[in-house]
Amino acid sequence: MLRSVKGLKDILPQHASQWQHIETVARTLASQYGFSEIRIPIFEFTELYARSIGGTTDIVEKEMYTFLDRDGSSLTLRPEGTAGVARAVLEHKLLDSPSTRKLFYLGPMFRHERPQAGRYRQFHQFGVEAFGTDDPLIDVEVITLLWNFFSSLCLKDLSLNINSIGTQEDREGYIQKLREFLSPTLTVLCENCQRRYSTNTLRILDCKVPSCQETTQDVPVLIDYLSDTSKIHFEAVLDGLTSLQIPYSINHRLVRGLDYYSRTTFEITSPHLGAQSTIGAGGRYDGLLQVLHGPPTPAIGFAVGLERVSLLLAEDQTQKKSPLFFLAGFGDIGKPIAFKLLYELRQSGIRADTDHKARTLKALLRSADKLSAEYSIILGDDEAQSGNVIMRNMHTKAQEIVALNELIQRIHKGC
RNA sequence: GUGGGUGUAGCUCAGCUGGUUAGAGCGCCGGAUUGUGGUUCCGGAGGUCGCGGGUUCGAAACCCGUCACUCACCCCA
Repeated sequence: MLRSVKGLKDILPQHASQWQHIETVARTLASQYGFSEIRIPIFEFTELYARSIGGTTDIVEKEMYTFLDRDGSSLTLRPEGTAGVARAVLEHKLLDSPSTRKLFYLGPMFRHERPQAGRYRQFHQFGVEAFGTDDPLIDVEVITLLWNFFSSLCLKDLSLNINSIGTQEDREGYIQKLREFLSPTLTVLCENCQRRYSTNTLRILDCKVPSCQETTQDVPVLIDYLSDTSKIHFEAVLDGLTSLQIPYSINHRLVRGLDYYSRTTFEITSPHLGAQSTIGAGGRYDGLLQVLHGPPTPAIGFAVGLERVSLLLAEDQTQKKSPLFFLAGFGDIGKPIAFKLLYELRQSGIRADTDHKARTLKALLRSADKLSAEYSIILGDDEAQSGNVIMRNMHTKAQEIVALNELIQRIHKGC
């Protein structure tokens, strides 16, 4: 049997309405907060991601779906949304108008990782990006939108973690201190952390190995090494969240993995997801547009993993549909007339269906039941000959003979 | 890329230390009702026991390999 590609998942009919619901909430809320939708391509020149995400990150080093175009240029399926949006913003000069500085997107991303609970090779993200200001209140706006997105979906037991990783310069000073602190304990750290010491020192902070957490317990705190501007900014963000009563906890060990992050970083986690507990995360990326040869432009955004959201959502989010009329047509004369009637019902805006596989009236009604039809329209040879149909209420079992040519009118009048 | 767990019917699973025609529940189809669903009763269809090799008189079961799924590490949403 032919199967789907490893790590890719079908969204089957029974879950489609749940996805529609998630997407509707995302669009509605983003729009309420003044964000406009942007739809960008799902692949770009590889260079875009290599430059913005950072050449030494895992995403770029080993997780990208990269392929050569026919002219030899290297293309990559988007592993995340921010880089593409930033590129589009520069390419179309969207920074000039306040109406296009706040953008949101919704769509699939691709990363070649080993699949696991809440992690797929094609996954979907909802994300927002706000360009052009480093006013701490925009940070608050973005975080609030993220928080309210989850509240609107009625997700429980979430926690918002927040930190500031400062500017590039702030960080350099801190990393030096961190290395000094850790160097005598280097041999006690786990293998991963020994490697991180030189390549990605900050990551040692959120190592899961208990012995590492113990050794790094009294490590210097990043916030103490922030410049005054960074510190004031961070405090203003926290004040803003407090004034809106958004519950947060400061997590000194929260460091984001992508190179472009600076200052404010945050993530929202759920305890019900196994190892992949982060359902939404983001931060400020004030340096990114310059890296892409744009003007110096502060910016902040977040991304939400929609598969993870979907896992947390209660089943059966089915929205109400209009009543279904089931055409039970049978017999040589009845079936073709019923088929024509089916078409006419649909033309007049009525939700109607039949089951061509069912031959007998019994089988037809059984199908009507499986489809949860409100009414069955019974049309056999007898009815065909007299120009009538039997309209059966599937809940009350009440039946009524209706003239064929009056049926649609009758339905529209209400049953 | 590394490690653990699991592969038996469409789905969820049972199958004792190897033993003869491989089972259940749900679902599906049909009958009881010559043209009336959901409940009930009766019947039926559906399986290369993931795949390949080995041990054995005999393998779904034991061994080796392989593939798939899954969880975790790494990393991330």
